[in-house]
Amino acid sequence: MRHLCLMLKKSEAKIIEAGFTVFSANPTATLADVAKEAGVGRATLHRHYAGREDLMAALAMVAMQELDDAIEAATKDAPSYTEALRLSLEVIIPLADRQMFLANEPLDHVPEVLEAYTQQLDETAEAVEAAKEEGGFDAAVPTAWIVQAIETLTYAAWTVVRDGDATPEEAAALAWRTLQSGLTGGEK
Amino acid sequence: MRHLCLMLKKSEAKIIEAGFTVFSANPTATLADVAKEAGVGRATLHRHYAGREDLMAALAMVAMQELDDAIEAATKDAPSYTEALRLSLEVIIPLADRQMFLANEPLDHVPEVLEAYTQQLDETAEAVEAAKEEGGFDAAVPTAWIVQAIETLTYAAWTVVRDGDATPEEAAALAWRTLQSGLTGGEK
DNA sequence: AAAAAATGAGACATCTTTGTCTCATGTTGA
DNA sequence: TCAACATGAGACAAAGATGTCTCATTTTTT
Repeated sequence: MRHLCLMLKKSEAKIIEAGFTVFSANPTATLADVAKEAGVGRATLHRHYAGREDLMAALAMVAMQELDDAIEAATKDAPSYTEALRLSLEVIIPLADRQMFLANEPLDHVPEVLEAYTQQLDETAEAVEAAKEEGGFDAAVPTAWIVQAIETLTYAAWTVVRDGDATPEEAAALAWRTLQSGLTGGEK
Repeated sequence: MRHLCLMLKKSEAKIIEAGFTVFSANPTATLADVAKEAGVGRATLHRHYAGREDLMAALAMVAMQELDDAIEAATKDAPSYTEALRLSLEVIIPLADRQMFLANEPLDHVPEVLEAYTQQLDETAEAVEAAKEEGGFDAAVPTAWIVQAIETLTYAAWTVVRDGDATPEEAAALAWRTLQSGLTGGEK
């Protein structure tokens, strides 16, 4: 193996995938559980990832990369920042499975992850501010709130899909409507 | 102690309060941490709560009761269901500290807690449906989504308050506006 | 004051997870 | 084929959390 290789090795890929599967189902699962799901020995897991923290960090990096790629692809030809945000929302929901279990992990101490996460938030904030200029959002509403609302409504959408209360498309539409025009009905 | 007593004993109250404090800061804290914060011996904690699960369940019951009481008091004189939901949102945010760390606990196996939680959700759903009839929400939007949106926007509000990006009042207003009319601005 | 109950401190065994190491086996590339 | 490398299986020690128990002390009640 002398050529530059950005891909994961075969075992690493299996372990990462198993990590998503197992930790999604149970965030406190053991490394033995992950190794078993991956079909590799526990020692092999340790050879590639020094410990639980390392594995979690690797999962986080992969998940964020996937998200980045999906958003990049989906918004490539978006006619506006506002539309780009809507498209992002749509694309994120099916991928949210792979992110949600990471939310409650203490990854703050891994600089690499923290930096990538911060950058993701910054990019969202930038898109929101650009959308504000388009009239897509009220400039009087703090960007921090809009970003937070996007994040949590994405989570809400993922939840209702998971519970079988809506299809991904329906959930995305509901989340976007909530952001854009709220849930108010007509006067009675 | 022969008279009927619905209050917690002194030690129990200290332990419960310590539980909120410690687990809010670190959801994986140990029972020893809780006992220390409470200023009681670890054995005493075990005398009152058989184990971690028992303690968590007790915390959940207390938190839900607090929430119930606060909502009951706040919405007592509400002129409508819609307004009652808005007032609830306001009241919940400062209390959210005491709930959030419980969200990721596997409490599903404690029937008592599960029942109380289900009832809370049902009550919210009922209020939402009543608000729909008032025109407060669009009847075409699924109640399940509205309930989920209320929950997650409450979480969003709590988050921005925690991060110092807004006062509780501001956050509550933003969350309610998002629900009611969205975040759209005028055309440019 | 005397009895009863609750507590603190610590010892102890157990269990789980983690991380390391070794050795035999299998796989890959030259 | 041969050599380098990756793997699987298992043993092992260390660390942390939990739950139980005892005993002396304190607090409360009677």
